[in-house]
Amino acid sequence: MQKQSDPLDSIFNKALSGDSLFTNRQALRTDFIPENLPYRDEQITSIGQILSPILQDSKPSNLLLYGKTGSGKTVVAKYVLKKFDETTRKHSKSISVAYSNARLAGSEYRVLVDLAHSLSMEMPFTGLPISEVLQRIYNNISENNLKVIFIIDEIDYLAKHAKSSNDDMLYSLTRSSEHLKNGFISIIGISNDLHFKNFLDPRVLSSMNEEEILFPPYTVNQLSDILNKRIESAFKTKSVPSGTINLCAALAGSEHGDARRAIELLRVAGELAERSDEKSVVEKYVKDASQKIDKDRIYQAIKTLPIHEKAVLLAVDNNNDNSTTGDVYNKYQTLCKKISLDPLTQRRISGLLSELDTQGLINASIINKGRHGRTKKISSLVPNETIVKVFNDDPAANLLL
DNA sequence: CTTCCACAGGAATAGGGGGTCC
DNA sequence: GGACCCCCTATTCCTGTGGAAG
Repeated sequence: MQKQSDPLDSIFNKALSGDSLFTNRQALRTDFIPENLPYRDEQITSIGQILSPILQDSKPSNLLLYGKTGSGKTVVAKYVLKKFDETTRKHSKSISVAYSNARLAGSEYRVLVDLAHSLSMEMPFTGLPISEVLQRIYNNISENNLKVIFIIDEIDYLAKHAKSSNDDMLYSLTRSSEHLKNGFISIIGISNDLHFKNFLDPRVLSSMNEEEILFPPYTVNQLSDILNKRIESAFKTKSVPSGTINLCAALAGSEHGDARRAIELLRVAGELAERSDEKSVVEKYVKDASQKIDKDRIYQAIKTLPIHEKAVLLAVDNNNDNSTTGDVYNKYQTLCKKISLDPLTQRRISGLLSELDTQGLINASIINKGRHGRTKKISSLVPNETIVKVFNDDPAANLLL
């Protein structure tokens, strides 16, 4: 019992002695809100102006924020609301800020549950009619005269997955004032998808879109500046060479100036450097970090897949890169037979293939082969060794190999 | 130019998980 | 307990379709 801790001792000692490259890891977390946000003054001012009626206790316009991932939408929104919260507190008023990510929440219902929880209401995680949840929230707001700002992140997800457009939750929320005697609820919608307006119910759009603000992607130079600011608070001085910073910025900027990605690269690179007892985060670790992030993401994604989807993924991997839905389905069926699992129907597999495609684990594009029909051209995006590794760690999937 | 394949993907339905309220 | 409701998976049935073969 006593001896077991030996290999851990050095790790613990290192952590305790404060002999770390980091001075404040928090500053590199995705939910960290820094004291100032470079290159977003314009957006901050606009949002501030649009929301300023809060200070006179009246309802601000609804607001839509557009921009690609990592362009600062979420952090700017949270930052501004934090400032408002501080100010209103000073004048012994208060606002309630609720946040929900529609994609992570997964459904309208759970977005509303997030909202309810932010208002410290009890709410079962499933079971109630949506109208009932809305009614309870409205009652709470009315009774306590609450001023609520509700941030709905990745709101495009709701628009695209709307099934019954008749009792639309967004529709109701945007007209909440009709149900409220006191208080109000304003919505800040955040979307990565610049075209998502096309999917949105026009009635909702007209009331959602009272104001909109565009977030352009950061340039590589801007990313470097942002990283520098973060490094000041996150790392010991002089532990991150400028080459490393530029490489992070360049990698993250190559697509569309994704600050989240840049910061994540830096964090992981720092952790890798620290683990190898390095005194500074040299460039090499950025490349390692880039690979590690991808690998971890894929590993995690595959690991959490249900058994049928694992089988489908393996079927894709076993076939060659130009297989069709039919090919994959045949292979899948033989795999199922191997472990005596009841195969699902082809219709279902077609759907699962689309899911794997959106997860980025496979590539499934629709092609037409004329007389030979219309199908998906399917190829795996995961290296075979990764699949094997995950499956070996999973006693149920193991048998498929 | 027309045909016709091999599916895509929507709709209706069911069932099993969860819940509320009366 | 019964009448509702939501969510997810999965099935069955269905209509739609781009473009190479003919």
